[in-house]
Amino acid sequence: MTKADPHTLLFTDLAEIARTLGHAHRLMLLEHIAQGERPVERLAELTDLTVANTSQHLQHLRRAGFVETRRDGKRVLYRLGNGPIEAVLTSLRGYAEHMRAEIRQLIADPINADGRHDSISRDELLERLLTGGITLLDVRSTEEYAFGHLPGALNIPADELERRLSELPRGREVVAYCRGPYCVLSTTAAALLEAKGFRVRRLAAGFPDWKAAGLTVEA
Amino acid sequence: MTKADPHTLLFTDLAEIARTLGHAHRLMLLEHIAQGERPVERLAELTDLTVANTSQHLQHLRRAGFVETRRDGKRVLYRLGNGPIEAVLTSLRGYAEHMRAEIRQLIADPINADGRHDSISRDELLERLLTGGITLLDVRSTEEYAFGHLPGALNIPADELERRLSELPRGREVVAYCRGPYCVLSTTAAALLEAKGFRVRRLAAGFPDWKAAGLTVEA
DNA sequence: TAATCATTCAAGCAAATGATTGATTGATAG
DNA sequence: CTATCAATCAATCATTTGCTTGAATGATTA
Repeated sequence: MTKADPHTLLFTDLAEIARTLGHAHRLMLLEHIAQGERPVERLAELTDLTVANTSQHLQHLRRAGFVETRRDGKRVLYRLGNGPIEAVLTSLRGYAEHMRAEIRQLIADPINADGRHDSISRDELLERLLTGGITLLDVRSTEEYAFGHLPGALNIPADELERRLSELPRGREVVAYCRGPYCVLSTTAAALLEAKGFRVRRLAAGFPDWKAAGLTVEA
Repeated sequence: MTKADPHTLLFTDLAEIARTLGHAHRLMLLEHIAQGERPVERLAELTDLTVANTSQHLQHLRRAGFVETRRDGKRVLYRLGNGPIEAVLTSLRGYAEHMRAEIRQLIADPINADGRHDSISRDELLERLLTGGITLLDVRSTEEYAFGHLPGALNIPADELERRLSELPRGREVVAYCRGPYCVLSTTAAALLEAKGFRVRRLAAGFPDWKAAGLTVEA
């Protein structure tokens, strides 16, 4: 019953590699290890897992060649393997990013219509940030904001915007942004602000684009 | 108990994508779909799965965005999604290739010693192939050979070599190759041939390198 | 409208996977 | 040599996954 077909075997290998990356805990461990060599116990506390569980995931990763070990006294230090791991992770992240955009587009498209609110380009925003006179508004969740945001941005999640309008200075143009080109949050926010008499534009590209362009991000 | 941490969520998404690719059957289906639109039933027979099982895997792939569907009469045609799928698969294949090379190195190294048999470079081999006078010998399995080999190569798997020696023309230099730089097959083959009075060299790099260099490959 | 065909759904089962616990191994320090 | 500490192993259990079977859906054709 064993398939000797080399074509099938290739797929089995490929699948095993993919499955190794198919668990959030292992991906988290990989990311920490990518920062530098770490002992098991440290990785366990970084990922909030038990030591035994961590050890098992690490061995799974090692079987697939994603990590390597060396002993240092009584500790075992894990480091990244030397294969083209980054390429795999990057392509995965790229794919995930694409999917998020697609989903957002599906949700946002009907609402988004076409350009009901003026948008502002990244370059123009940069210029306006320097010359001043605008309020930069991040309408994503507090969690997302905490994870990184545009410099000087004020954070009011879209669903809290109406009751927190007083926090926005009057008389200044507002530039709202959220997750990306098709994120619906900044659109609804812009509609609300306009109704309340603000002058408002949206940063079309959103946060990921800003970050990808290598511009500064505040934590 | 739900983790709202966006960092964790990102990893969960990534893991789900990876896990979708973590099954040989789904990878096989993807490959067939990559050739062009196909109805479920055709995919089922191509992959030798039941229709229901195929349908389930396809829906898994669709949830992850790897494939899309359209109806044509009573059939449902599956086609590739429009995300950067090829990038993901290519990086995976690249990683798998790297791992195979590493494993081979581990197995072969002790046997391989250092250059017990003369090796021949890719460029020199190319020249010799044109001027003639050598027998190019592929000592990998018949399956691997069938999947692609160097132009004009004769295929005698290493373990059949001894009893099929008569197939090799006498008086010509033999160049043996197998899977890669550390593949043990061509080393043992060279040892045998030398003992039998042949002049023999090994192609150090092996088949994958040849292919990677963009040189012609026969099916 | 009924009959047929391709696909999907739903239930059930076997196998694989992930997490926990407690025992075991390997290495240092007293 | 014993005590201690980090990591791994081994056994167990709950959950998830993959596959099969038979019924339900959606679209065509008679």
